[in-house]
Amino acid sequence: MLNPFKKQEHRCEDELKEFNLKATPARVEVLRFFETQGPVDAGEILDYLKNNNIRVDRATVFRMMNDFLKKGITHEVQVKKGKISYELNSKGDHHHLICENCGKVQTISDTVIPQMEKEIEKANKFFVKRHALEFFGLCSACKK
Amino acid sequence: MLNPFKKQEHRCEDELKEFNLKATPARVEVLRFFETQGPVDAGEILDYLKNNNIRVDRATVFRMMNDFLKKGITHEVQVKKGKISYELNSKGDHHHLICENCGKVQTISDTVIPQMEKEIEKANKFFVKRHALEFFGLCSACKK
DNA sequence: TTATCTGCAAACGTTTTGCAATCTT
DNA sequence: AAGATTGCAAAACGTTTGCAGATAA
Repeated sequence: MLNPFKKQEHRCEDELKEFNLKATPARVEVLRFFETQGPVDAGEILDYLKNNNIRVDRATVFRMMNDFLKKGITHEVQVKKGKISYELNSKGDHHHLICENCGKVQTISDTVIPQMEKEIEKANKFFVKRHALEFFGLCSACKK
Repeated sequence: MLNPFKKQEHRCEDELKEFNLKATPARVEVLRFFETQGPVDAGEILDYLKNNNIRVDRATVFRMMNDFLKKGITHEVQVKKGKISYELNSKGDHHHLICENCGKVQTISDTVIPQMEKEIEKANKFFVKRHALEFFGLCSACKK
């Protein structure tokens, strides 16, 4: 019987190869991490790798993120002041609910914005490539 | 007859006084600048002041922006990677069209998002305080 | 006059870079 | 073996801070 853990690892390795990126342990592990996470920043990636006994330098994380960005694997999100967070592209269209108190980020799906983009292209003579919609406020726990 | 230039300057000075902020030349001039601009970053504010023969330190610009933010005069926008832009609150609800080629920022008005916020508050048990919606793409000039 | 505001210089946190050593293929 | 990738240390950026002197009210 197949080990599901192994199976998933192989998927990540294959994905990297498809993008002409060598499947280093750190890259495989980070891809795995992304599958279970919303936007994460360099520090959080670093912590995750440390907890999984993969030792990498900060610079490597940033280089990895820039490579993933170039290849279209991830995109950047600004949900924290002064630092960039990263998120898988394959997660589909959604928006973020960011708690200003505890920092928690929820995601919601949406159908309104794609429609809006069409209107923008007509009315504003602007070609929309991507969008970012963030709602800042208080999550249910912090509201109390 | 009143000098319209002077008149406007007085409006800015009065606004500052209402917020318990001293009407220094730099602050008055920056408020004036904001009235004619979309989101601008610290460097652009500094350049504008220099062109108007008002000499200030970078630190002063950042302190000014933090004061304006605290007083509710301006808010922060993330339209450029890695740096904060600032914009007047009094401009009403709108979104940004950011050209990834030339950096130009247009604004568009909207009615959809406020409706969306109501739905979010119900469905997600999340209290929305503010939102940020940015569209990235190519402006009409750069599209060609 | 007094509290606010400023310049300066130093510090901070995030991100980038050059280079030599190390890995993946 | 060859080229891609990495660690390390240093630098580049944007932003913040402490303090002493300057300014608006």
